This record gives sequence, structure tokens and C-alpha cells, in this order.
Amino acid sequence: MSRSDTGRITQQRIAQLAGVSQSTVSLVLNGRVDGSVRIPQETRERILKVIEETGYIADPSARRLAGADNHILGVFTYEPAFPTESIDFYTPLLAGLEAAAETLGSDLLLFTSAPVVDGRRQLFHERNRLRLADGVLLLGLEMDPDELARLAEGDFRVVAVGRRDTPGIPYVGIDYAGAAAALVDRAAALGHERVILLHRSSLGESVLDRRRGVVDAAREAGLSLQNRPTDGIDPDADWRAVRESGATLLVVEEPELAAALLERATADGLSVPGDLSIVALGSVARPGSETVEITRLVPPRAELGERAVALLARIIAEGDAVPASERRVLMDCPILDGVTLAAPGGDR
Amino acid sequence: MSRSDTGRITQQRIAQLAGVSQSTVSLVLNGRVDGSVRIPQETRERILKVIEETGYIADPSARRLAGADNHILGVFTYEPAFPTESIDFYTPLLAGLEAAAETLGSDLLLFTSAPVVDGRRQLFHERNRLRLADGVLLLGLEMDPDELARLAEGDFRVVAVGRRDTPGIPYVGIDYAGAAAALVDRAAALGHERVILLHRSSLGESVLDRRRGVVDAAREAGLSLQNRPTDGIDPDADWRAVRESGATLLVVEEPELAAALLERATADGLSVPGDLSIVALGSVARPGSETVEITRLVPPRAELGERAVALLARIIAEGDAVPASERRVLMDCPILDGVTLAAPGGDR
DNA sequence: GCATCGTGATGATGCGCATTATCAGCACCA
DNA sequence: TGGTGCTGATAATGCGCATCATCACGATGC
Repeated sequence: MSRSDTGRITQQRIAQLAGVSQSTVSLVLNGRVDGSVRIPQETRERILKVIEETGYIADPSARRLAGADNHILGVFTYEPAFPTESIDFYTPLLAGLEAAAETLGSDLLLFTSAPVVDGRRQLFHERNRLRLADGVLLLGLEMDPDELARLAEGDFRVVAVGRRDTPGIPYVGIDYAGAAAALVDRAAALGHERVILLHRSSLGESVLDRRRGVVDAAREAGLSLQNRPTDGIDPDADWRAVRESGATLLVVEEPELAAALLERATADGLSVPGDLSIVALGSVARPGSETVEITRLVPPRAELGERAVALLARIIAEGDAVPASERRVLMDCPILDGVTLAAPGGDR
Repeated sequence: MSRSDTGRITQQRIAQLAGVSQSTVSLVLNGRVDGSVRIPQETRERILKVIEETGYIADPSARRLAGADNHILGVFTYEPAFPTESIDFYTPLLAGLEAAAETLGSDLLLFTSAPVVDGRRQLFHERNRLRLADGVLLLGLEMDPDELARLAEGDFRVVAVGRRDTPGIPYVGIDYAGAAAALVDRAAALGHERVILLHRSSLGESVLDRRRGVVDAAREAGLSLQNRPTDGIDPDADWRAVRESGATLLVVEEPELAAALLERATADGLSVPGDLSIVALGSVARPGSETVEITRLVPPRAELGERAVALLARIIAEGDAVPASERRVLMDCPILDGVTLAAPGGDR
């Protein structure tokens, strides 16, 4: 990281000081004792002593170029990670990544330089630093299938955080479909028959999975389900639609929207969950930021991040030896028992 | 990032396909047209076409090893960045870093691998990847002065986020001393005479600056100031101390503690700010997470991050040409006009 | 007809490290 | 005495790229 590196300490210099060759220094540093390489303890210690004294640190670029592992994990987010809109989503994930990387002794390389094309970051560009990393973690609601395919084809070690449809992409995801279905099943068991689902339009697998879980479970349980797309901008309109639907169960994607509708419900004199049950499929990171505990899914995002790192590390270490069945993991998603789901018609 | 790189595309391969030498490819890629190097448009375009078609991407390690800039900014946090305790502190900073890095076209390398020694991360260790970055940003409340000195001595490009006492370390910080003093001055102007300051023990410059600002301003304004160290674990004890002090102005480091004491004040039948004014020196990132707007400092953390990146980029580009006076920047810290500061004795 | 000059490149070299093939020296046995 | 085997290293090579000195070639000048 410098321009005028006249006095930089290299293996060569270490070798001179210890009276050996550069190769010997490298061999000692890499702990090569096997097979044809033999270095007596005495020499080894002499070299290590010099290294200690000089504070030598190997140049990562040179190591990498010579074919060694770098202990760097790339992180690519398809949306900027830190803007306040996505903060609740990314922060716990990154917390998990950081913790796991620290345990592993790896650094995280955030590909923030990726240029934005069509409102989405583009991983592949002229100057990408992908090769610096031993592997890459992919985060984001919607990923470019072409880029994913290109990654899968190339000899890149990749793990996506979140389930992906694209074949060949290993991932650690959350079983949103199962969790959403469980939520609906629970409501069905309580006696709900008419359901309205407010969903936003997104092609992200996680969003689609949640919706699918609701739809499938409703069908199998014989519930009547009304689907209403919404962008959440006009809660009043949404609320009117809910009222007109005659549903006793309202399923909302966003907890924020759920909260807004809850307000309107009570304002209208409805009791929740007595007259109307409300459940949310998403979650916010910050517990306690809501006044009412809405019954909802609570994806274990931090753990998701940790397990993604673990899987990537394993793929890096073992390569093709990792069986396909273990390259795609779905984690269970707990349901938070809030106070907004109960049997319909009751006074609570 | 691979093991079996048989078919990797290199400049050599590009050269073959375009019928030129590797040097020529490199020259074209680096836009070298000056001086003794001349390459006609025709050849240039032919090469660029091949690059386009093959999707060639330069190996960053090789570039770096050969002496080129990498467009990677290192980020070192002396405390883990994402655990929930520090989230309010680091997240807006990282948001600023990310935004600025994106503008610059740089990637961020998080040195998460740094081992923890004595409860603090250690930047210098055998396998650090410092040299991979063109420069490093240092974050954290308390930094190891020895490591800072070593960085300053070496030919590392460094910028600390937050003011640092260590000589030779460029930084972008916040003028906490001035802001804290301004806060006290404002209170003095309102007629306050007895002040109690609850501060936590920390050697971090920012913490010390805030305290110094309060102490100096109180002295100059002729206020009586009582100092009480606290770790915030026992708000009741703190509250007793406040009552016994007879102060009309309570200055608290942590907004959380300020909120807790505010509660106890009203519980005790005191009116705030009628009987007691309360101001906080720190801030939380998430606006609206408090019920009462406590008058306090609001450090512009996101902008702090952005300006730190900008300064580092400048130092990387211009090197020693950046004058010393511009290597150390203090930003103004706005005061949030809350509802907890007023003239003493009044009924509000 | 020979020196000069500009054009359009190229060959060689080094960055710092990992790795492999090789080698000198010595002891040991026949 | 010559062959064999082991020990303790080392020289050489390549990774992919940037950079500089060099060069072949044709045109131009006198």
C-alpha cells in the first residue's frame, strides 16, 4: 500500500539475515515438513526468530499470485447495504458474516465498486476484484440470473444468501414457504376461512416463496383467498380493500404495513384479533420498535449469515467433495407468537 | 479464486488472439499514450474488441504486485462493527463509507480477521492483508497508540475516523469539545449555575473531548460543576446523586441513561426542564426511537464516513502533496433542540 | 546512397512468493 | 573403492501484469 517501498521487508531479506535462501523461508512459513522437504528445528527457529524481530508480513498479492489461499471472502450485495431502507435487512446479515469471518480468520471484501446498471449493481465489470477472494457471498433480494449463471459456470466459489432458483448456485436460505404455510395452517386450525393477502410485486425468490406458502396452504386447507398486490404507499386504500373482502385473516408482507393497517382497524372500531386477525410475513431487525407484537415470521438473519460463511468456507476447502445435497440449505423460520392472531369471531 | 485455472483468460491470451504482444495489451488497457508509447487507433480497437468478446478481467493480485493501484480501501474497526451494542455507532459510518467508496469505484476490505488481544482487535498480525489496500480507514472508540504510530511511521496511507492524539495520524473527526461547550454555554446563558456531569470512563478521544468541552465551558462561564463517573448500570444510584447535587442542569454522556434519568425525574414529581434540565452528549442513530426529544448533540456520522473516505482518497492520490493542515479535519456537530433544556426554576 | 528520424510496436525484467526438481555432502554397507 | 541412501537445503521456475529500453522498418533529407 505504498509508493516508495524501498525498505520493504521481503522473504529475500529474511533469508539474507538468517543465512538461508528465500525458498527455505517460504517453506518454513508454510509449515512444509512433509515428503521431500526437511528442515531441522534449529534452522527453523533461527528463521522464525528473524521474522519475529523484523515484523515481517507476507505480501498478500504475491501469495495469491503464487497460488495460495488468501483467506478473503468477497461480499456482493445487489442493493447498497447500508442505506436506511435496507438497514434492517442487511445489518443482521452482516453481523453474522462478520462473526463467522472472524472465527475463520478471514477478511471480508465488500464489492462496493460495482457499477449500478438499470438500478441494480453489476458484479461483472472490467475492474472487478473477484479473483482476490477465495470465494464470494451473494446478498440481495433480486439477483441477476445471468450473472449467477456466469458465476456457476466459472470456477468461482460462490454461496448465495437466500434461496435461488438458478441451477448450480449453492445457497443458505430460509424456508419461507414452509413457514408461511405453517402460519396459514395455524390460522386455519383456529377456524379462519376467508383470507386476504397483501403482497408486493417482486421477483425475489424469498418474496415469491412466502406468497407461494400462503397460497398453497390456503388451497390445501380449503380457505378462500383473495390476493391484492400493493406497494404499501396507500394504506387507506389497502384497508378499504381488506374491509370489503370480508376476510377474518389478513396476511401482510411488510410488518410496517401490518402495523399501519392494525391502527386503522382499531380506529374503525374493530378489535384485533377478535374481529380480524393480522399476521405479517416479513420482519424488522430491531425488536421492540413496535408497540404491538404482531404475529409474524422472524427469519434468523444473523445465523443465516453465519451459516452461509460456513458453507462457503467448506466449499473452498473441500471443493467438489461437498455433495450437492449439502450445497443447498434451508433453515427453519420461527413464528413469533404475537397478539394479533386468534380464532375468528371471538371477542378474543 | 479457483483451484483449477486451466482456461483462465490472461493478457497473454488476449495478445495471441489480437496478434500482438502482451505488453501491447497492457499498454492499451492502461491507456498509456504519452511519451515513447504509440499505438494507432486501429490496433487499439482490435485489442479492445477481443477483450470485450472474451470478457477479460485483469487479475488484481498481479496488478498490485506489479505496482499498480488497486482501488481497495481497507477498513479496520477496533471493535467488532455489527454486534447490536455498537450497531448505532458503526452502521451510519459504514453507510457513509459505502456511499463514498461506490462513488470512487473502490472496494472495501474489512479486516475482520484481526485477532482479539486483551479485548481489542489487533491490526498487526502475521497474516494481515494490509498491503492489499491502497489505504486504510481506522474506526473505533479507542485505538492502540502503538499500532497507530507504526502505521504513521510505515509508508501506509491512513485516515482515522475520529480525532486522534497520536501525532502524524490524519483524521476526520467531530468537534465534540466545541459542541459540548456550546451546549453548556447555551445552558449558562439561560441562567443555569449548578451542573452535574455523568461521564463514563473511557480513554477514547471523542469521549474525552466531550468531557473537556463541558468542563472548560463550565469553568469559563463560572458554573459550579460536579463530576460523577458512572457505567450506567445503576441509574437509581445515579439519580440519587443528581438529586443530592442540587444541580439544575444534568449533562449525561449516553442518551439511554439520560432517558432513564428523565423517567426517574418525572416519577419523583420533578418537571423537566422546569425543575431540571437534561442534555445528552452522545446520540443514537435511529431517530424516533425515543419518546421524548432530549436536547443533545447529533454527530453527523454518515457524512463523517464520507469525508474520511474522501480524505483518504486524496492522500492516496496526492501523497505528501496534501498539506498537513488539511490532513486533520474537525466537523461541526449540530445540537438537536429538544424539549429538555430551559431556564432553571421556571415552570417551563 | 547513406545518415536521420518518426512510427509501431516488442522483449526483457521485476514485483514477492510457493513449489518442484535437483544437488552437495556425508555415512554406511558390501 | 564404489555404490546406495539419507539429510539439508537450494536454484529455478512461474503466477499475471506494468514498465522501460530497445528495435525493425519505412520515409525523408541532403
